[in-house]
Amino acid sequence: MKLLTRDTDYAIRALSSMGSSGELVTADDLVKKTGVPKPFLRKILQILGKKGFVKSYKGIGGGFRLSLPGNSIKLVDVMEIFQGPLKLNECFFKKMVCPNRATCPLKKKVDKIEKYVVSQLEAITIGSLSA
Amino acid sequence: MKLLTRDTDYAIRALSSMGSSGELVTADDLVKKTGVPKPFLRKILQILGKKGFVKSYKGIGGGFRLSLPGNSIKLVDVMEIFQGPLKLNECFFKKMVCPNRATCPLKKKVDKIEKYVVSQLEAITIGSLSA
DNA sequence: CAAAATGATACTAAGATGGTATCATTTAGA
DNA sequence: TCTAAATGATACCATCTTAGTATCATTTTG
Repeated sequence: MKLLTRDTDYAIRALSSMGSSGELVTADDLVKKTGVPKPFLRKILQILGKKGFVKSYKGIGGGFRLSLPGNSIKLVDVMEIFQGPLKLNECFFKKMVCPNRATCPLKKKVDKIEKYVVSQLEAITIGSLSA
Repeated sequence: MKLLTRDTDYAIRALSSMGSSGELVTADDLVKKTGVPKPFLRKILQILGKKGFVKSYKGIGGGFRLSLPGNSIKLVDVMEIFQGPLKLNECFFKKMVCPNRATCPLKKKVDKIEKYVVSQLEAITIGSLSA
């Protein structure tokens, strides 16, 4: 099981490669820094732009820049964009109910695990990865 | 993100539907109890048989039975059969390395999360779901 | 106006997931 | 011994997700 898809992975690489210097970085620069295939990276950058994580500038001399300080971009928010909300217990014992209970006893346990995972991921920021 | 695939889900339903009474249960019985499509359930039962979780008996009056007490069948072992080993950090920042470090700072954090998740899953047994 | 950059959007290949279908084998019992 | 009821083995298939490509439009600077 993967915690992060490749989209997310690439997005994180891109975001942390932008740094907090405030300089513009082009997609080509980011391709060199991250090793991500260009068309795919461009698509990811466009999504990050729409979601407000980066600000983009067209034309010669243009590029991308973080629109927030790296320390205020949470990993879990980036994940959510590309993977949807973290729901570990999705689909579990769906319509069926456990044989001996009205509510699934496993759900509670999985919920507890999920809460922990989310809380840990909340604490990870882009900034904390490049510091 | 799903913690468990449908295979695993169905396998757990089947195992916990067998109970610990020691009686034989046929695939047809389990279909009724679990709502899983029969051919798929049969495939899953065969895998559980090969892996030693259930013992099977052919012919009229045959069926399946847990080969271990429910309390000694761990959820994480069932997961491993159908989903492979739990590796949350698989593929993460694969060949690439984070810009400012030789080792990926995220890997450590994900490893920590993974350890917790595994430890929690280790504690969940089939028996604990139907008790 | 041209070149360099991003924006928008449609398309595609491969693998994983969630099944189905078929035939072989074993066993109990009339 | 024949038959029905059960599992064993195996091959096949449809859909969805993932990971990516391709193309053209738009904006901006010089």
